[in-house]
Parts: sequence; C-alpha cells; structure tokens
Amino acid sequence: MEKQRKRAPSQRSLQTREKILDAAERVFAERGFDGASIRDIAAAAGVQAGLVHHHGGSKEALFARTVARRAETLSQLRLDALENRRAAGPLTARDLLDCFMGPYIHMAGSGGPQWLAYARLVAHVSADPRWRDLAADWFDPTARRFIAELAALSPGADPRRVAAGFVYAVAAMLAHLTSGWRVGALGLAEGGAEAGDLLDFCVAGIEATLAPAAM
Amino acid sequence: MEKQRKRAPSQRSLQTREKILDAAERVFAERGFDGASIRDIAAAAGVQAGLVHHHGGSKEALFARTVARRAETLSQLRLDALENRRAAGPLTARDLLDCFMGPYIHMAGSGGPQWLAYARLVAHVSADPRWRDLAADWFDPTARRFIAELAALSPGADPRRVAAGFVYAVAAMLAHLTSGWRVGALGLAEGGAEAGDLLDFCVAGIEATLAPAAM
DNA sequence: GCTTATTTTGGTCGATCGTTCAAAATAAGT
DNA sequence: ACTTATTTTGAACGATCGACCAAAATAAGC
Repeated sequence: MEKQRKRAPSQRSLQTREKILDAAERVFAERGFDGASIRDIAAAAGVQAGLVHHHGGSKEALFARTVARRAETLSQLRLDALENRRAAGPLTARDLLDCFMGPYIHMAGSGGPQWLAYARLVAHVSADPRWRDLAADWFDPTARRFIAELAALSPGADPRRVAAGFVYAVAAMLAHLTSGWRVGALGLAEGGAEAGDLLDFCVAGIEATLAPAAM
Repeated sequence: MEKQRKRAPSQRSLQTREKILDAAERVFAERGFDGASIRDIAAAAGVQAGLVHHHGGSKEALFARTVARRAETLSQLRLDALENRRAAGPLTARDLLDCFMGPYIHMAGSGGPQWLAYARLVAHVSADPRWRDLAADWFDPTARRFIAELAALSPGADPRRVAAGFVYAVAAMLAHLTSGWRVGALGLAEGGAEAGDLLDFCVAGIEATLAPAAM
C-alpha cells in the first residue's frame, strides 16, 4: 500500500476557498442556515455549485467552517488585549469588558463589511439551539476566561450571577452590532448606537452582578 | 350581484386554528422560518398539510400570525402593569423595566411551554432582517412608550442613549428567556439564570444611560 | 330534513433543495 | 515536456419544499 503523495493546494485554490467562505458568511448572515442555499452562496462567490461542496464539504460543515474562521481570530484578539491591559496595571470591570468587546466592535467598524456580516451570523447561531455545540466549542472557552477574571474582581460575588451578567452583556453586544436594521425605528441615530453607550450599559450591569449578594 | 352570506366559523374550526398556531409556534421557534416546513407544522398539529394553508394562508402569513398572536396579549399586559404601577406612586427605572419584562418573564415561567417557545420565536425574528417590518409593527409602539417614560425620568438624558440602552435591555431579556440551551455551559444554574439577576443588570445599565451626558 | 357553506382529506404540481459525478481544465512535480 | 493530482465545470439524481385543487366529510341555517 503505497502512500499516495499529497500536494500542496494551489494559490488559486486558496483564493477560491476564501471567496466561497466570504460568500457563505454574507448569505448565511442574511438568511440563516436554512434560508441560504448552496446555489445562492455559489452565485455570490461567482463559482459553480459543485465547487462549494468540493471546498467546504457538506452545508453543515461549510457553516461550521464559516463560524470558526473568525472565531479563532477574535478569541486571539481578545486574549491579547487582556494580556496587554493586565501588563498596564490592575484590571477593572470596564477594562475586562473593553478587552472582550473592543476587538469585535473595532473589526465590525473598520475591518470591512465581512466582519459586520459575521456579527449577524453569530446572532443566528445564538438564536438556534441547533448550533449549541458549535457555539460552545468556539465561544465558551474565551467567555469562561473573562467570566473568571470578572468574578475575581469581587470575592463576595456569586459566580453564577456574574456568568448570567456576562451572557446579558454578550447579548447586548450582538444587539449593538446587528441593530443596523432597527435604525431609526426607535429613535436611534442613523449609524446605530455609539459603542460607548454599549460599554457604559454593560459595565454598569456587570458591576451590579459583582456586588455581594444581599442577605 | 347578490352578497354571499357569511357564516360564523364553527367552534371546531377555532380549535383547529389554535392547534395549528400552537404547532407553528413550536416548530418556528425551534427551527426558524426557513427550517420549518408546512408539513412539519401540520404533523405537529395532527392535521393535513393543506389545512394549514386553509387556516393560516401562506407560510409567511402564518408566521406573521404566530408572532402577532401573543404580541398583542403581551403589549396589553405591559401597558396594564404600567398603569397600575403609576397609580401606586412615582415611577423609577426599576419599576418601568419590571413592568416591561415582568409579564414576559412571568408568562414564560408559568404560562405554559408555549410562551417559552414564543420567546425563542421572537429571538429568531430579532436575528433576521427579513422580519424588520413585522417586529416594528408589533413591538415598537410599546417599546417607544417605555423609552419615552424612561427618558422622562432624567431631563438631562440623551434620548438616543436611552433608546440604545433599552435595545440592549431587550436583548438581555431575550437572552435570559432563551438561554436554556446554554445552561451549564458557562456555569449558569440548571434552571437558567434568575429573573432578579436580569432585572438588576438591566436597571443598572439603563440608569447609566440615563445619566446626563458628560461634557 | 334539506340545502348550503365550511372544514378536512388526500393527492399532485412545478420548483428548488443538497448532493454526486464524469469529464474538462488547470497547475504542480520531475 | 510529460505525468499526475487537483481544481472546476456542467449536468444530473432523488427528495422535499410551498402551494393548489377536487372530492369527501362535517356543521350551520332554514
């Protein structure tokens, strides 16, 4: 049984893979998993439908790949921000939330339209129990880390309260990133809400959950 | 052109309508609009597929009907709670948020499993720009009312900041109601987070947005 | 009880879905 | 340049989708 020799993927292939992932990100973000068709994604990428399967595997695998791609980058940005901030001195709740939310907000604002699509994609993932394991694999480790850091700020805090507060903060962040389609409806500014408002809201909320439990 | 005489719908028909709406609520909540099929809904309701169209119209109309049914009840509960609380004395931010969230939390907890399904359904609506108009029609009027009440508490507050904070609070509430499938993953209690934690978080966050803008 | 409108059934329609595949085109290795 | 593996095309496959309809069953009005 001779080993079949593998060959490194061509550069053209790598470009196509990214084109397909970008297209999948946009289409999945707009219409969700079931609303998006392989043919829609292929058309958005400018390739044939069969090619999507060749590069992305099944539709579920493609979806998982799309979620995973930026999740890795995002986690690294968050953890790096945390280390840098820690080196600068003692951490506050605002520091921690800024390290967690800052990279996402920044990339969504100036990292190109793909990052904004990714935020909408994550909103779909969060709304569908079907992707529980996917979300747990890619988001929970970093979330757990930040929850632990937050809980460590207040020795008397109830860890479950802090975890709940963190979930609320993440939900608010996703709402902030995806509220573009609500613009104007509720008196929000044209370009959506300000990132500072989000941070103020979440810091105050988290600090409330950090307070020692009342008797 | 003789007017064709209408006939009142039979009671059996009304029961079937509700069975179908309940089934649609469950299936739409679990799999979203595109993931749910008319046949799935019909099977869950124990009727034939054609009957779903007869009672609910097109799939989109059925979805809209499903969203609208409890939205009406919910708005009324919220506005009633607001009037009752107002009669008891001057309102605080906590009062207002409790009037808005309380009915939902209460119905989700003890109003039967259908109300919990409805919360997941609303999460899908919030994640999909396709239902912008639907959400605006059924949720915005009441939301606007509560935003105005909140803003009135603090004359120096920026209305847009308050609106943003309210959107964050709603997102946190939906996360609270639908976080059952995250239970345990992040250290949350088995039965999900406590409603009190949600209210504490949101009150603190909203009060932060009510503070007069710094110079 | 007879008539009429409504409710329900069971099946079918064309369209579109995810997936597969053989063949053509392209690029890499020697 | 020749060989070989990979990438891409274009077209199919069966399954399932939303929607529709004629006929049967049921209930309401007289």
